[in-house]
Amino acid sequence: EIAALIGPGLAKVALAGKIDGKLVDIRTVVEKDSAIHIITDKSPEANEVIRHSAAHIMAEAIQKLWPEVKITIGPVIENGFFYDLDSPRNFVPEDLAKIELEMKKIADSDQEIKREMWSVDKAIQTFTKMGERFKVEIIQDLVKKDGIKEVSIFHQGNWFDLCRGPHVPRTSFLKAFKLMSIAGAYWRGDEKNPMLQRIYGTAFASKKDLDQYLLQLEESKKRDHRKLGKELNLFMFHPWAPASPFFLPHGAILYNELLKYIREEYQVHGYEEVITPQVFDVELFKCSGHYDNYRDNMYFTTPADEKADASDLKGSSLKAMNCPGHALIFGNTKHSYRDLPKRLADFGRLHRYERAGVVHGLARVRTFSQDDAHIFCTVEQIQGEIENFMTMLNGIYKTFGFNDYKVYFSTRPEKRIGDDSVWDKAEGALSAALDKLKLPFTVNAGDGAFYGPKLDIMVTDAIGRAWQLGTLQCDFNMANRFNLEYTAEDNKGHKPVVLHRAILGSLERFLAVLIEHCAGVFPLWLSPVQAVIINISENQMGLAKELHESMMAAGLRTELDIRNEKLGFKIREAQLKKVPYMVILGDKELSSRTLSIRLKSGKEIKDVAINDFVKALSEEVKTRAPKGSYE
RNA sequence: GCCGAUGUAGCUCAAUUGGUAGAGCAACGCAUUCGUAAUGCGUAGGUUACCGGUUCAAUUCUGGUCAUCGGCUCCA
Repeated sequence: EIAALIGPGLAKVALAGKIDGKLVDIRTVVEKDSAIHIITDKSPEANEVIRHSAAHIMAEAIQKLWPEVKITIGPVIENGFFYDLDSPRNFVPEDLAKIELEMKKIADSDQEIKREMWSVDKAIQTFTKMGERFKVEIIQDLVKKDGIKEVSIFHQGNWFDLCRGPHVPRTSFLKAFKLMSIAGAYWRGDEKNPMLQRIYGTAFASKKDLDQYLLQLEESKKRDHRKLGKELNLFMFHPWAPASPFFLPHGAILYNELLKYIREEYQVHGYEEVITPQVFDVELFKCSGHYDNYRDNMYFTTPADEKADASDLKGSSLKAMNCPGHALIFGNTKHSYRDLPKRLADFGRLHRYERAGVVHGLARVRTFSQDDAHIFCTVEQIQGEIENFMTMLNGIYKTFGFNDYKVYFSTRPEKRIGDDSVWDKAEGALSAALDKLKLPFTVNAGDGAFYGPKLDIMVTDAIGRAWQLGTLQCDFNMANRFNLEYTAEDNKGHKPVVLHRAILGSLERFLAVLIEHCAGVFPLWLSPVQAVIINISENQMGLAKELHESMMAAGLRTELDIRNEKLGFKIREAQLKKVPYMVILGDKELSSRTLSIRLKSGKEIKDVAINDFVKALSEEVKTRAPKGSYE
């Protein structure tokens, strides 16, 4: 009605509304003076409403096709929606097309979507009669939790569902939707509950938006680090070491360049690198508390003459984290307050037993190393350390072209060690530091590590996806566990705070993100092959070899392609390998002793003096330039 | 771990209702010495992931194992 007052055209396209910033159904009655927005298919909020309605229409379509299917919940998610279904029959991919067709019929029938308020009793009775036991459970929980007396029910034709809304006014508002996939999901996300079948779909205000989204999915697929890793010979896997990457020569170059870079940054920011053992007596992890809290993810070895007792293992364990080892280093000597903060860095290899279903390319593996460091400091120093950390992080992310990141602050979880007073102190120090730095952040209540609150840094990649990379975790418990102390001005022993921090996170995972971020086109300093020298005929063989030698001497990773192949063929191969620079040598170059450079982009640069070229590339590598010298 | 799917040459993929596997690229050989994304011809390459079952006969049907993929749960 309000939209109609503004204009009949607006009333026609109105999908939903916003009252004082809250998304509401178009049928909501405005009860007091409020700021009203009319949501149309042009509004950014439109997709949310459309997807929610699409979920309902999908559920109706499914129940039309298979009446025995019971429905549970069907929310909107970031890029679409899903509905969780309790079905005796397993859905197969071919069903998706069938369901879509049925959905189209419902959309085309242009039914009005109506909202009704039912008493709790009526709702429970109705859904019980229908055998929709999950709906009944939801309502009963709502009553228990919020003490509600009424629930809202949305109708389209004869079909209806318990739902908070909002929804589009008519089914014909759904013009662009697609069902994406079938998956399993636990009822209420709890693995002890029965497994339901989930159908994912997406919907947009227009066909154009949907197509664009599908195109972006294709683009993500092309960038998949597992695919690129194979194509570019970066890494491989083998069934005899599941979820454990083998870095091939070119992948190892990437890995080592990352290490080199981080080591340089450590130098600048006052870190000291240490090297610690791989295998420890289980006692270490009993002492740190990991044995009690993290045992399921750890690898244990038991001496052959001892029988393993699952409840109290003896013997050794592969390290799954560096911190306990660093605690031993810190505890090995006396420390003055003047020596703090003490920053110990470690690229030690870690082994974590990840469950079979969770591993994913390089992003989630069973053996990896981190750009891990532990800072032993006083409570007063926390703030300065966070500043130091954020400065370092900002510089490093910029180098990789991650210019956009967000900070999340996670507070005490349910399962934790340490007194609440200790937690108050830790959380207070972190949020004070963030405020001082004027860093905007989001609070994730209850998401902290068991030993302390933490900051997580999420970066956005080139195609807009978010990844968690950096982390800084405050730990007031480790000093107690290992009885760590420093001597303060009062000549008494005090417990240091320990900050666990990483900027790249796991190097393996970071490589996965980086590969997808740059689609396999690395900046020169990371490129496994930085330049390839291509001769046109045997004539230029001498110059080619000479140039190759001087480039290698300048520290540039250069390949010499003097195979008896056509120029076009060699260029194509270099192009597919994403080599940044191709140096083409023909008779012209031979007589002038200059170079013809071809960039990945296809751009050709003629008459380049050899010295200038080598200098330009060396400089580009040295500065870790994100852009090429000739672009 | 749970739900579902997949596994054929180094890679990307074929193989009608069960009748013991084929192509392109890569590799190798020969010819070709070529100007900015594929020169031509030829050769070789397979216990169809692995272990069982059904059958005269299994890549195909079936049971199990392993791995991978899409999700869920988990992620110090």
